[in-house]
Amino acid sequence: MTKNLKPSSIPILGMLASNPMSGYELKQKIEKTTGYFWNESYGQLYPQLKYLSENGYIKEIEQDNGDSKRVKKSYTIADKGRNAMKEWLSKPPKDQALRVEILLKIFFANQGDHEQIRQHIIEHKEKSTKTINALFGIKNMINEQFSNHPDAKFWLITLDHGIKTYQATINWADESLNSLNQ
Amino acid sequence: MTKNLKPSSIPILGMLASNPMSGYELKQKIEKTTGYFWNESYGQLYPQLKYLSENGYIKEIEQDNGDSKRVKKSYTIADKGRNAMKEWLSKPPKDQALRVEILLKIFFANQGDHEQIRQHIIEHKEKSTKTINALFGIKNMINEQFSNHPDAKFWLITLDHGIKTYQATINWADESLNSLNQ
DNA sequence: AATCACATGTAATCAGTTACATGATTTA
DNA sequence: TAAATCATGTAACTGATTACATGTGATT
Repeated sequence: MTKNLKPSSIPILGMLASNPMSGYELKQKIEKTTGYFWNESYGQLYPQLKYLSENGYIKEIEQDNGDSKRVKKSYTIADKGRNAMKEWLSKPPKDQALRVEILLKIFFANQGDHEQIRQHIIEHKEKSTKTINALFGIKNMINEQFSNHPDAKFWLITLDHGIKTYQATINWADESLNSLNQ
Repeated sequence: MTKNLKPSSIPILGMLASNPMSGYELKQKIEKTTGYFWNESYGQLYPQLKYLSENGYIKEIEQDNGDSKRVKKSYTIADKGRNAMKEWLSKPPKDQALRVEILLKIFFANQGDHEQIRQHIIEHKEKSTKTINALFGIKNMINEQFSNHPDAKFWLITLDHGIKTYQATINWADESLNSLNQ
């Protein structure tokens, strides 16, 4: 029985499986690849790297830092980490409870100012539009530069989830604003 | 300056504004009305009721429990609570970081068994279908029984968000499964 | 010379879930 | 009379964010 890893260790293992990296590089990588559906803070990242390393899931790479006095530790995945990752992948995702603040505001909208609620919806739509544009940007980039990458198919599927749900949100915002005008 | 309440106190204030209730009743009410986008556990509910009551946001209702030996405390909202609610409603919702486990599994799918990932998507679709059906049920119920309720319009807007995004997820699942067949 | 990006890490705090503990009342 | 539901609450644990602390190296 492998001890259950905490969620934050998954992207670490997943990323290190293809490229050895430092904590700082991991943070950046996670941000720009899974950032629209999963992020990590340094406060989780560094302690987790320590834990994973001490328990044999990953290992620190010996490296020649040359003349540099800057500290930089790179890690790579170990067999135990690869197996833990496989085990995690095989288990069905647990549906974590969501908490959508804007819906709570709308639900109780009658206790406040209607015009302000309209504004919240407008801003929410604007944010969604920006996000969806960013997602289209990434999608194009993958199609242009990484279409042969063995993982490209899966990246596009995750992107498509974002595109479809944000588009649904944009449509919802439009319809809601209409219905509030009546 | 009103001290910032924690998110868990919002549905309490919001619900108590229209009907005095006990903690147990609040839990049920929240579950069946906002449950598809916001929930509370007893471990938050009871301590929060205590806090809100001790700090004047809500007040306990004196009540005649008759012959009953059962403990039951009911609360109603106070002016301070109503104001805190208005203040909260006026502030733009903060976009909390989401973490969608199934997308993380898909993102790293190449490190595991493809057929298992397909299964995760199939199950995810089935869950979404069940949820969307439940949402349609609530929508019909509101239209039939509460169409004159002053809040009905807002309830329907929140429901519609769920319906649209779950439908987007179902479509996404179908397309993803197709693309994985190639 | 200042600012930005690189780089690692910890401490304080926060917000939440789950399991536990207890007992009353109703229903099958 | 057993089980389900009503009812309140706490303790232990978990997982995360934010702010802090520190320093190097590159760029403007």
